[in-house]
Amino acid sequence: MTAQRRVVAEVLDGEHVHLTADEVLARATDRLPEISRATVYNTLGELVSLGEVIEVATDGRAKRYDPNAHRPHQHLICSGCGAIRDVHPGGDPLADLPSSERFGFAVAEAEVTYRGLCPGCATV
Amino acid sequence: MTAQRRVVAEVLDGEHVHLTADEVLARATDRLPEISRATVYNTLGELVSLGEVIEVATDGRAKRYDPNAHRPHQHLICSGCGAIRDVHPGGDPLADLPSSERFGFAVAEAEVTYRGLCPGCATV
DNA sequence: TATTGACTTGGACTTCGTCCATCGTAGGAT
DNA sequence: ATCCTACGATGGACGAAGTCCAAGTCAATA
Repeated sequence: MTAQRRVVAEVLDGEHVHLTADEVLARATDRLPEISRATVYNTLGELVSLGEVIEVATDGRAKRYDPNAHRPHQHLICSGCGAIRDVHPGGDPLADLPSSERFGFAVAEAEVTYRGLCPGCATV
Repeated sequence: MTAQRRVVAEVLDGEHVHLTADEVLARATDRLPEISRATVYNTLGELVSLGEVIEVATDGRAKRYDPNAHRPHQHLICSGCGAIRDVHPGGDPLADLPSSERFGFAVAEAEVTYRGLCPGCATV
């Protein structure tokens, strides 16, 4: 556990945190100016491998990193401003996929992305 | 409707077709050697705007283009080889999100990605 | 002290996509 | 038939996001 890794882990802390790698780098640089981009990517990759952080690919642009890995949840994204909230739907999305639609796959998880306008964007 | 656009539209035809822009370019080049990358991107963008094709961002790498836009469906992706199948779950995923979890958003759609191992990858 | 190994660094490189100035061409106007 | 015009196509430059690699740093161990 080096100073660099600690800073990356600290930056990724809290609820509804969904930072891009560049944002993580920017905030880490505030605390530890000499940290490098490669180290941020390395550390994020390790955190993802360890299951401490979830990678969220919402739009084909930069991936986002979500530290809320221990409580299963899905994401609600504003189509206007891109804001992301963690949400907890009722029911198991996996149960909705009948075996006739599984094509022999061993289906392990279901990832749901809800999209819509947030209160701020809806009124504009 | 130019020859270039027709070729792009023809390449994107069929069930379970999920090509990247580069793959579309490669197949279009087979039929019309002088077609350019920019034209492929322009045409794909128009098809998406028209609602004829759906953009699928599965992994933060290249986007894929799915011509099966008129029948609502979700995607099942093999964690091993990346193969993609269109699937039709029962039930409406939107219904699983209680209003207490909507945070005032006007939720418009739910996109579900199932992940698991396909029969080929499971046996290896 | 010298060695070792793990971690970090910066920069080059790749991939994916967008932008822009220029060119070609089809259809209408003369 | 010829010229004009406007839209679409072209290709190359550019930019964002991410990966890779050789070299440097540092701490623990022998």
